[in-house]
Amino acid sequence: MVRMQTPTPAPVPRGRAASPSIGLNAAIVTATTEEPRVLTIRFDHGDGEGLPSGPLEAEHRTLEIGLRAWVERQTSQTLGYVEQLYTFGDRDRMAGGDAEPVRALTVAYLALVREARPAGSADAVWQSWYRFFPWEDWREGRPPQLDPIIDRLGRWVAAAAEAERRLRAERIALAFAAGTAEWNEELALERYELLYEAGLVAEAARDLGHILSGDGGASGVPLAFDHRRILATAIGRLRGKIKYRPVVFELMPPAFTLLQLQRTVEALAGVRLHKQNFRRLVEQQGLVEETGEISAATGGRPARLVRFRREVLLERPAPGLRLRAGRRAGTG
Amino acid sequence: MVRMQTPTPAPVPRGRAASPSIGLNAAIVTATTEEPRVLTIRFDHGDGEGLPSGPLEAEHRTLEIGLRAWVERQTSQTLGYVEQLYTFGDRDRMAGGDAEPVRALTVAYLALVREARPAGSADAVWQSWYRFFPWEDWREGRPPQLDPIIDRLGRWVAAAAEAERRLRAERIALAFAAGTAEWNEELALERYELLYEAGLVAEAARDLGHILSGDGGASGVPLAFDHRRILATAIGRLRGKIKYRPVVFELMPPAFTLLQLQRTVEALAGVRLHKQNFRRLVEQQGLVEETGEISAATGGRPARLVRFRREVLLERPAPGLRLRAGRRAGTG
DNA sequence: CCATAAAATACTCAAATTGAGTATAATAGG
DNA sequence: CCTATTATACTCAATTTGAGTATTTTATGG
Repeated sequence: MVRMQTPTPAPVPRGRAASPSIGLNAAIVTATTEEPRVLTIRFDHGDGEGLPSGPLEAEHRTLEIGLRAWVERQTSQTLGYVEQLYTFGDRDRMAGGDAEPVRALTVAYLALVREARPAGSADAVWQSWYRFFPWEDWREGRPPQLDPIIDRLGRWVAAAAEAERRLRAERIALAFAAGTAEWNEELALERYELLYEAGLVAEAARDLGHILSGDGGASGVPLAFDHRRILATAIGRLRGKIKYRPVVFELMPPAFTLLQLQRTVEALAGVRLHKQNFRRLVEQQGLVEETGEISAATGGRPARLVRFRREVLLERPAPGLRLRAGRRAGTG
Repeated sequence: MVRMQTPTPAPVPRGRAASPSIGLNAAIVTATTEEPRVLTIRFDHGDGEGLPSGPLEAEHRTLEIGLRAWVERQTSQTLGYVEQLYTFGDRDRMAGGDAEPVRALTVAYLALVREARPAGSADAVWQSWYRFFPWEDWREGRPPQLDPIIDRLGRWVAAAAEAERRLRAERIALAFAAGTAEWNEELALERYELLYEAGLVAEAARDLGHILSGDGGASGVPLAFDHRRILATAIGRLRGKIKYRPVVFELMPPAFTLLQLQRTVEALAGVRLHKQNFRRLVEQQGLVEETGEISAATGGRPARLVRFRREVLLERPAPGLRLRAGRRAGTG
C-alpha cells in the first residue's frame, strides 16, 4: 500500500478537535451449499447480534492490515479478498440516552473467505444473509415477505404530502420492482434505507426509542448499531462487482463444476440464471479452464471440473459475469 | 485492488488505542470549455500544491456535512454531487525524519460543482486535471508523453526477476494498452500506481527522499502528500460512474446542446466518441428533454437546447452513458 | 436390462444492440 | 452563391443477447 503522508495541516482554526474512536467493521462473506453466508457475533451481554468489529490499533500500518489482523485473530479465518466499503462517521452514533455525543468513526469492509470454518469463538456463527434480508431472495420467485412490506410502504407513501408522496412512490417502484421496473438485485442498500426511513425495520424504531410492531418476520432479523446497513452495502456492492470482476472465484473451491459456479452466483445475486447462457458467458470470457478431472456425479451426467483461469485478470480489464436473470428457473 | 508497497515498513511496537487526527480531503471537479478541472491549493509555505482539505470538526453530524461545511466556507463553492472515495489510514504517514509515527486518517471525497467560481482564496486555482495526468488525455489520439513512460516502464520490467517480470509486463500491458489491450480510461488509478511503484512520478522519489530525474514533463505535475493518488482515484471513479449514472449533468448548465454534453463527457473520459451514436444513446435512454429553445449558433447549424430529464432517475436503475470510444475523432 | 430422472453439453435462431457510416439540413462568412 | 461547420436523420452489417430445442451421459428403481 502506498506510504501515506500527513493530511494537509489544517489551515482552519480548530473549533473543537474531534478525537474520535476508530472502529473497523467487516461483513465477512462465504457461500456454502447454495447459501450466501455472513459471520455474525452473538453478544453475550444481551440478546443482539452484530458484525465482527474491532478497534484500529496503533501497531497496524494500514487499515486493511489492522482489519486482517484482528479478524484472523478473533475468528481464525484467513481473509481472501478484502474491499473497503464505506466510512461512517455519524456523531451521536452511539445513541441511547443523554450521553455526550461521541463520534464513532467506523471503516466498514467487505471480506470474502473460501470456506466457513466453525468460527473461532462460540459466539460467532455463519448465517445465510437472507435471514436479515428475506425480501432479497428471488431464487424461488418473488418472496412472499414482500407483500406485507409493499403494503406498509404504501401506507408510508400515503402519509406524506403531495410532492414527497410522489417521490416516495417512485423510489419504491424502482427499488422494489413495484411498478413497471424489473427487480434489480443491486439495490439492496436502497431498499434497506427505504425500509429504515419508513420505520419498517426494527433498527428504525430502536434508534427512536420505540418498539417495532410485529410484521410476522417479513422485515428480517435486526443487527446491532448500523450493522445491517453495512451488510446491505456489502450485498449491493458484491452483487454489482461480480458483473465486472471475477470475485466469485474467491468463494469457490480450487476445482468446481459450472453448475456449482452458477449456484454460487445465484446465491449471491438472489436470482436464477439461464443455464446455457451462463455457460456460454463463462466460457466465452475465458474465466475458467479445464482441470481434466470429472466430478463425482452430482445426480446426473458427470460434469467437467474446471478451475479459475487467473490469467484473465491480466488480459481483460473487466472480466465478470454480467448476468441477466433468466425468466424461468433453470430452463433447459 | 492493486496496492503500492510502503517503502519503509517500520514495525513499531506501540501500545494501544490509536487516537488519530481525522482529515477530510476533496477532489472538487468541474468542467469548462472542454476541460475537466480540479481545484488545487498553492501552499504559501513552499512550492507545492495539493487538494483542499480540512479537519473533521465535532459539530458536524456526519462526515459529508463536515466536508461540505469547510469546502463551502473555504472555497465559496456550493457542492452538488458528493461521493466518498476512500479512507486512507496509514501510520507513518507523517514522513520526514524520526518523528513519532502518528496515524493520520483521511477520508477522501469526490465532489462535482457546476461552475468554477474564481475560487475563494487566491491560492485556490482551477486546473485541467490532465496537467497532473498528461498520459490520460487521448482526445487528440495517443498522447506523445506515453512514449518515454512506456520506455521507462520497460526498463522497470527488465529490472525484475523472472516471475515478477512477467507480472509487471502484463499489468503494464493491461493498464497502458501496450500489448493487444485497448485503452481503458477507467484504469487511471492503476496507471498512477504502476508509475509510483516504478518510481516514475515525483512523489515516489520524494517519499524515498530522492529527486526524480527529469523526464521532460511526461510524468505530470506532482501534488503534495498522496493527493495525486486521490485525484487518480477520483478520475477513475468518475469515468466509471458516468457509464451507469447520470452524473455528468451535475457539471452541465441548466440547458445545453448535445454536442456540449458530448464534449464534457469526452473531457472527463479523455477519449473521443462517435457523435451520431452518442446522440442515439442519449435520446434512447431518455436522459434529456427539449427545452424548446435553440442555441445561438455554435458555428454551424443551430442546435436544440435540451435539459436533463430528472425523471430518469426514478425510472431506471442505471441510466448512464455506456460510452464506447469512436475509432476516429468526430466522424460524421 | 430397460425406462426414467437428472444433469451436462451442443446447437439454433430471432431480436436487440452496437459500430461505423452516408445523406441531408441549416446556419454564418465571404 | 459557394464553402465551412455543425446538426440531425437514416442505413446497414456485425455482434451480442435471450430463450429455446436437441442430444448425451450418468445413476436408479423396477
